[in-house]
Amino acid sequence: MELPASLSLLTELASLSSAFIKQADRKLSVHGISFAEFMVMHHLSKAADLTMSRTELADAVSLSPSGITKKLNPMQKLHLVEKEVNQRDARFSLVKLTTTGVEIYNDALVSCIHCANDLTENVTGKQLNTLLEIFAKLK
Amino acid sequence: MELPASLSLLTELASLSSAFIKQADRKLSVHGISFAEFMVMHHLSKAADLTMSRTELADAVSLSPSGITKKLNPMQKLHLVEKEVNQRDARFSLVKLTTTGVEIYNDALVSCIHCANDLTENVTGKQLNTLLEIFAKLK
DNA sequence: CCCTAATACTTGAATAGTAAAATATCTATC
DNA sequence: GATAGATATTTTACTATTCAAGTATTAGGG
Repeated sequence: MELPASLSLLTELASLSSAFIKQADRKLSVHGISFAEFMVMHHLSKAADLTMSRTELADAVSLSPSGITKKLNPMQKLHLVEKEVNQRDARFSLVKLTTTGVEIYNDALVSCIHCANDLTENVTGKQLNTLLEIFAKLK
Repeated sequence: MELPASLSLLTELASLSSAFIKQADRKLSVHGISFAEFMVMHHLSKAADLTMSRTELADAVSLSPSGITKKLNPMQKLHLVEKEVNQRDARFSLVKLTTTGVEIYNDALVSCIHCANDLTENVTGKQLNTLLEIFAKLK
């Protein structure tokens, strides 16, 4: 019984990403953050004025509306991010990476890049770029 | 600030797989199973005599020892899988896909292949194989 | 044999996420 | 400008998962 390559892709993608995220979580634990928290800070760090709306951020990290609330609450308590209410419309709130957040992020970034390099040590730079190009079509 | 391709791979892999798994979960819900349960049955379906040890299975689906116990319990109650104790060593137990399990798996497989085809519709068969080849090096 | 240690699994407590209901705010129509 | 509906977020209840502690079984050395 020959299964299609598309199914193999789905199953391999799931198992690879699970393994990679666990590895990244271990490496990031010395900075006191999870990979999911790193991803939040990663997206904020690239945003203009280090600020994004909650819904943009939720989309970026694939979290539900309630999920982003629950993820950001402890990060606010640790002063990694801060909430700003939109003056025009008080329903919207914005999330900004704090100075502390930037510092922690930059430290964590070094670890995370190290981890990513380890995980991809068996593939060439060219293959990496090929992967990224094809990934872009899968969205 | 130029970030390395390896980091992009890690972040893209995480977000792609999250999106793909959510999509698969939606498609599989008509069969009453989650993608994680599908993966359990998928691995069992390929095993000799439809049987694997719990630890093999846990590794295959990236679950902790307690995780596999808690995932299999409800599947046993639904008679999708059954537990068999190893005669030589009562600590080990084996998990077997039941006849009912095979039926449900085969139905779910059709949906899952359909879903995988949809998700990969923008890439060619050749690109798919390239992806799988590079994935094999990432393990 | 018996006791210690190792191994496989399960249970309990805690964390992280979701969906759906509740809350708060804004928009638009009468 | 009151009010119905739309929108953004939070809370509540539930599911899924992990870690650490506990249980059961086997293996090995005295």
